[in-house]
Amino acid sequence: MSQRLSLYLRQLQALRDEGCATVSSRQLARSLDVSAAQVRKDLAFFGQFGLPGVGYQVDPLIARIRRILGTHRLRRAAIVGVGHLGRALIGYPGFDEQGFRIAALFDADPALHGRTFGGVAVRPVEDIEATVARERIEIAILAVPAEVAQDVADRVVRAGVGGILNFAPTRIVVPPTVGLAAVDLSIQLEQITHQLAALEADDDDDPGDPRSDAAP
Amino acid sequence: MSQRLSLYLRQLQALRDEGCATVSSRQLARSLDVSAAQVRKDLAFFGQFGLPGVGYQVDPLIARIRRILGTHRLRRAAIVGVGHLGRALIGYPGFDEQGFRIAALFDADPALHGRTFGGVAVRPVEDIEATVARERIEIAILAVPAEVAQDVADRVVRAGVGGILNFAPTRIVVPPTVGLAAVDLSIQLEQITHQLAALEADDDDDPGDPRSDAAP
DNA sequence: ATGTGTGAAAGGATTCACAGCT
DNA sequence: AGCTGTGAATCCTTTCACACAT
Repeated sequence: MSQRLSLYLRQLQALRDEGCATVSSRQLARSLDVSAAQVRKDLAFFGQFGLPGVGYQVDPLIARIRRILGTHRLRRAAIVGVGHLGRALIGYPGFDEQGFRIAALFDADPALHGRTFGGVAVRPVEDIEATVARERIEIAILAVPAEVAQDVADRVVRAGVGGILNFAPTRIVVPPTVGLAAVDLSIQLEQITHQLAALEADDDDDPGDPRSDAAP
Repeated sequence: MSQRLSLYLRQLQALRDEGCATVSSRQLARSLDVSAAQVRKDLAFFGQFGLPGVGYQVDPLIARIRRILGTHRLRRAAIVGVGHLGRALIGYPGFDEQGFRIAALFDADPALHGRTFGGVAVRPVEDIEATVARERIEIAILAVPAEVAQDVADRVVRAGVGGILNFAPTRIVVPPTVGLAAVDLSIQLEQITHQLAALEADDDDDPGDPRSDAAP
């Protein structure tokens, strides 16, 4: 459900930039694909916020959601792995906008040590413990090969980060006190081919098959 | 739910590589964080597959899931946008393994036209229609700036792709017949800070707050 | 009039528990 | 004995509908 909070936040920020001061649950629901009732239930869960007959005040609601999502203050993150993916993440515009600051970069390749990207110098992975403490890093973003992902995860956890965003195509395990999110590209692509396959099953009708996925 | 099918598939492939010929729902559930009953329900939905007293045969089950997910045959994909993110995706090892082939690259920057990455030449975006048809591209992966994402999406849809994987940090809309999946990095990061914020609320106990998220 | 907040109803998903097969 | 397939029960999420506030 907190995913929907992020969506609301984006929409509210867009509305604010257009100069809207208030918004109704119906407006907010339109264009996001959720119901107005859903919006009200979600927002009401954190306390009263709407004005009956008027709607929600955009600015206070943005502030409230950012507080709930924990982005009301700046969050310092490190990227481990400065290959193409790491460099793509450094330049990602959404981070700054949403209150994230890339404050450290790490890579195993000595050729990269000392080079800077986006004004941040690349350090060896051996420096993770010291740098995470000194720079007050709260989040580690793993853009490393699958083979070393668990090792790196263990290391950043020891160093004291509170959360990990994992891009390596492998499951990693962390203590329950550490937040974890993962982006698995193969799963996303299979989501799409799954839809393609369902359509194909409709086309070349094949009643001999035991049971079709798209049937019920 | 089809996300879980992808997870089962990964686990089954790992088991096969270890030489296992059969697997029980309990084994499969262990290490993935789902219940054994969940595994059985999911697999039974597509027909009978297990042998009571034995379990599931690994190889036939892999074949069956790949068919359901639509990766039983090779799927040809194009990447639009050959910046850092696009290049990271070209080298992503999971694509080959799971039956995807990057068969075309497009970019708006003329300086890139004709350069090859992973053996594939970069073409101008104006060539999308012709190339998608000629190369029988089924999936478009958008690694472009948010400002042009919708335009590019419209173009690849016109060109006839069946599905889109969107990395641009913006919602795009496509006809209902076109599959769509999106990777929004900010949402993933906010997922993590949300967990951080919940823990912080526990620490510095703040009973003055109307209602805490982590309370119930 | 217009729009929130919220119980009640509906709908899905997950787990339980066990009959039946090997 | 061991394990699947599946109805029943449970839990969680979403929608409905309306009293109430501005």
